[in-house]
Amino acid sequence: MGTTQLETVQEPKYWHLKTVLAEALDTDFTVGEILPNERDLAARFGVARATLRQALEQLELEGRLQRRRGVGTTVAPPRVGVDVTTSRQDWPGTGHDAWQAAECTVAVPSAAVARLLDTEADEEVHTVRRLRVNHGQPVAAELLYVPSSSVPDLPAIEAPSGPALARSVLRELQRLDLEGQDRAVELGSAGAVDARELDRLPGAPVLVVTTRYFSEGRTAAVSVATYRADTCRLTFGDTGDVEISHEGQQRRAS
Amino acid sequence: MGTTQLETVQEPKYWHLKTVLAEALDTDFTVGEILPNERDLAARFGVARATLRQALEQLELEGRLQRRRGVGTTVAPPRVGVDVTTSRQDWPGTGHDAWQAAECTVAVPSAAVARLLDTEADEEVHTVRRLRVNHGQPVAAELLYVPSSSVPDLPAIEAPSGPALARSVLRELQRLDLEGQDRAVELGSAGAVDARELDRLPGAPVLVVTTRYFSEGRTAAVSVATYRADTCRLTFGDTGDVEISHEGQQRRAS
DNA sequence: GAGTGGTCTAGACCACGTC
DNA sequence: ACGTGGTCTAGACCACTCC
Repeated sequence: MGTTQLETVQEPKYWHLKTVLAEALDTDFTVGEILPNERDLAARFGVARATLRQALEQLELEGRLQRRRGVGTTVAPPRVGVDVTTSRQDWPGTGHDAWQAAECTVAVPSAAVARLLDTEADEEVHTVRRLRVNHGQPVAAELLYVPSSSVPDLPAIEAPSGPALARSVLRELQRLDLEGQDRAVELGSAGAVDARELDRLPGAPVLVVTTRYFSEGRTAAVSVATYRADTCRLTFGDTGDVEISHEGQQRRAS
Repeated sequence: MGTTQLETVQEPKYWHLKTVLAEALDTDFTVGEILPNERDLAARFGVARATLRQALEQLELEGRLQRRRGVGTTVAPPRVGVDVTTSRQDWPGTGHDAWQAAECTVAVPSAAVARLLDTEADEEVHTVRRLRVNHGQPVAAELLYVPSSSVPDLPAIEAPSGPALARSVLRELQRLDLEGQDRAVELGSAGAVDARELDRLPGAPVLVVTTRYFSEGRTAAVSVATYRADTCRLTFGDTGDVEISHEGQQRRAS
């Protein structure tokens, strides 16, 4: 029978470490509790700090840990379900949703957004910046692009800037009737600006939700929202308050 | 006026590197082209290999690079849009979709899944494993959980195992009428099994799509699908063939 | 066997939050 | 000032692919 394939197929240390830590988190720690610092943990497990950090990074990616420079590593609460559906006939900003602190400028969007909007490459559009807050924590930063043609009745004279303009744009938008929207979700990493607003470091993983709003047979607006991937679970429907634990991410062969 | 805040706010090396590389990718490389190896690149930029790797990891996370051990680093094609909507009245497995190679066992699901299914903690359910293939590449691995009560007419005698059973379960499922579904998307990391099927290393970032299928006022099935986060953009609607480039991920202050 | 990316080490220094 | 996590280095060895 030649060599017996040991089950010890050379599992990387950091992977094993991650598993051990994950179990420890379930049994010995409570949400919010702070872990020993990285140097101590590394020593305790007999590995280099870099190796330990690789395990911690994974756990943070999976939303189980939260690390803050100068503070420490804490056990993260379960991800919050964030509803990403705008009940079919609602423009963004309608009703009681948790978007706030709008800002607005007029600028030329990136080529990618211009393509989605179907505008000229150098055409300026209204660009509304908003922050979505949940339980007091920022969960998403959004950039909403609105071509002038979608809001023709905007008071052109003495265009207010900043929050006032933002509100005007949103108000005008809501006068159009929304015929539909489509959405895409992909993984990205936070740019410097988003990172600051989301209280994360640049490069932090985010879920980028791109939405096109259709009205009168054309694309009336495009929204690019970046959600904190560590703390958010995007929901489409009414799963928002259902608890989905971490177990689903690690499975064994059947 | 005190100190003038230099714009050189101590941007990390790997971050700057990433930016430089990203530009190089846009201008000097074509999709599929292989980059110089990591040792050469590191030397060329005058940084340690670990630092270079940090930059490459980011770019891979953003879907711009593809790295394979023993082979090299290549420029990745744009992410493929993968439609995640099952046209409202379709059970999974219906029609011409790209799922294949079904496998099926009977097992006790994780506590999290049992909760979603609303079954007893130790109740066995049919567990169908499928792979979703797109353009010849595996893009997602799914585990579909179906309580026996959802498929009462399954031929109990001499239960076929494997693919045959899987097909039977799916066929029976499709006889129920689907009343609705809800979906959640979150970031996860691939377990050992999923990683192998998706042709990635364990720990690779994945988008976990959890779907509940409702029929006759109850949860008839639950699907947990893990999509390769590096190569996929999940679409909800008909954005599938629209090109969304990488520019949307990096933005500057307005 | 040669060459690639993946893992790991043992250090150093920096940026940040807190006291 | 101190302790934390974040960045960076210069090596070493391993696992994998391809020839």
